[in-house]
Amino acid sequence: MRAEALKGHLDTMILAVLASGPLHGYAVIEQLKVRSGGSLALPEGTVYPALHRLEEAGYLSSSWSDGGRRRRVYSLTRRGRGELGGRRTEWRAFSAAVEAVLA
Amino acid sequence: MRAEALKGHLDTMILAVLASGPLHGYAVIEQLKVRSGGSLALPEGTVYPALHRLEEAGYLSSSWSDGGRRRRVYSLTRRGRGELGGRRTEWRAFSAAVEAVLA
DNA sequence: ATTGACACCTAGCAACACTAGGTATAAGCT
DNA sequence: AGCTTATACCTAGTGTTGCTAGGTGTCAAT
Repeated sequence: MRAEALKGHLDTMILAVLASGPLHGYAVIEQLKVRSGGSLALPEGTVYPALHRLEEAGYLSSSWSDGGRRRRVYSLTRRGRGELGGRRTEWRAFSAAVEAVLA
Repeated sequence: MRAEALKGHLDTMILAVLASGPLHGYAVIEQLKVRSGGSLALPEGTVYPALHRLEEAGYLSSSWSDGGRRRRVYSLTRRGRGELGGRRTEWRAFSAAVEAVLA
């Protein structure tokens, strides 16, 4: 998978993964891999900054899990859920446009 | 359409448009708009540098059209045609992966 | 004559994924 | 006990890329 392909879509996918319930960062990385059938094996240096970005934007909230391993657990905010809806629609439009041009 | 959505896919679409035959730069912009049903209205400052990039990479060749308006006409090279094939496949994989994650 | 469409260009900016490092805990193996 | 691997987090810096905002010039139509 070409590096630049992701651009602008990673955030959407992270929001989608977190729509199923809160997860800590490392688990988000795993879920992206699992859900994509292995084709989205993203390095931590890609995902962690994205999570920070999304929290900064108000789409996610996070808290440290108590006990055991140091884990930052992320949840979708109401704003984040709304954003996901818009982004999904945008993805369909974009995808259709590319498909039309490639056809 | 979000600005970053395109990233990494514009080059593929330009190659696809030129697979139907040589076009000058401005016409490439128009074709992208037409083929996408109007949703890909890209500014010149986006497309011209991309054309230069693709030529630099050996995927396109260009020449100035003689007579009338100053136009640089771009053609897909053999290398470019091969590249397009690979990129199309990559797009399908990427698209499927995103769809799977969003589902 | 002047507006608008055509047709090309580039410097600089901002966003973003990745590289390449770092720290630290827990589990499994020998 | 020591060692390795997987888990779990982080960030500074880099390279690519699309866009903004300007510029130049031609041609057709009002």
